[in-house]
Amino acid sequence: MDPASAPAPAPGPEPRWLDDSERHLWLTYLQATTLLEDHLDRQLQRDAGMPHLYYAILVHLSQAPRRRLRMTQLAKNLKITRSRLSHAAARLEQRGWMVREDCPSDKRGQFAVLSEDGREVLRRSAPGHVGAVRQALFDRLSPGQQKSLGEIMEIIAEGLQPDEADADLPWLR
Amino acid sequence: MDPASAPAPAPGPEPRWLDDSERHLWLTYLQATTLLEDHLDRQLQRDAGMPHLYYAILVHLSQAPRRRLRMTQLAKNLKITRSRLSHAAARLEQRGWMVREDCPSDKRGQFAVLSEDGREVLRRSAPGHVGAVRQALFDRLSPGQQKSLGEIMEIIAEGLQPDEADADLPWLR
DNA sequence: AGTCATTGCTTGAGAGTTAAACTATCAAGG
DNA sequence: CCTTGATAGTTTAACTCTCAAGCAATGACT
Repeated sequence: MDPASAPAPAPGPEPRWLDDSERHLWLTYLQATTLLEDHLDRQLQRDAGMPHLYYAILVHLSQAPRRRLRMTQLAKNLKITRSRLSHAAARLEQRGWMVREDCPSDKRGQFAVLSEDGREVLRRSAPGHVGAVRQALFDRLSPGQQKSLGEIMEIIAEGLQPDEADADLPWLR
Repeated sequence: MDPASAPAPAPGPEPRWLDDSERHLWLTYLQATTLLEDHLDRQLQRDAGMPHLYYAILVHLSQAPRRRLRMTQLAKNLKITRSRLSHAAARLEQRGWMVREDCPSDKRGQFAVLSEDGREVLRRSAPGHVGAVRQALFDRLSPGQQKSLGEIMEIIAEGLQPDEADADLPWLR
């Protein structure tokens, strides 16, 4: 079956355009997400001396079992590329906030491990950051809106995951 | 209901921590927005040879009265810094997709003007991009969810506008 | 005319990101 | 053993973004 049963010669040359309300929603989405990301980036840079991503990395490590995660797993959790994580890890290691340890069972593997200094910097900066998130987001949305936002973001994320079902079993046809 | 289970004395040093559902919403928000932004960035880089921001710049210009906007106004529309726009404009000008023209009434001013090549590259890449946005966002959300998302994003953006919200200056006066 | 703060925009350097290439290891078969 | 192909992670170079500093024109005030 064709994905689109259009009588066009080329693969669907004219997609449905965005109508006014869709265009407005999309514009607002872009503005809000840029504003929020920039706001938090600045807040963290100012108060903790690191960009948002680095903070997120430390948080994820701090919540992991022995405060350690394999690089690839960490990248997956954060939805970033391994390359990006690799660079960030180098920086974080330079600052003494994490270390990389060899994985005994797989010599290719590396564990990213939150250091004591890393825990400390998190302890110091977490309250301010949580405050910023709360002030920018949670304090402004009703419980119902929070629920909606959660469902919506879940749907968006779901649609963009490198499909695990296929990715896990590419050799099955 | 007990939003804050800790007997926090005041909104001073210890901010209300995020509870489980808030933490989950925040995590999902971050993942969804990164996934979507990365997805569109890649889509545009692949199909149009430019990052999402550059595309957004061209779109805004194409919708402006004589396909031109003052730099500062354009930066405000896009919620980015003038510096960032300046660098991007240099790139776009290099590629021949826009030009800068002096403002006759204010010799400091510059107009960013969409060039004919710029219109052309937009014409070519817009359908694919709109398709990507539709597929990732609009096709997955019910009308009600779209309405909710619009309201929510409006609220978030409103709270972060640097302009009118100078309400937070308790240290002054 | 002369100062002086402000506005509009650009620049340079350093930090961060990206895609693609690269090293090393693993695992399955021959 | 020795291939072959996948996986784990890093690295390179090109690009983009940020921040702070800079310059020139403007406007207000003298």
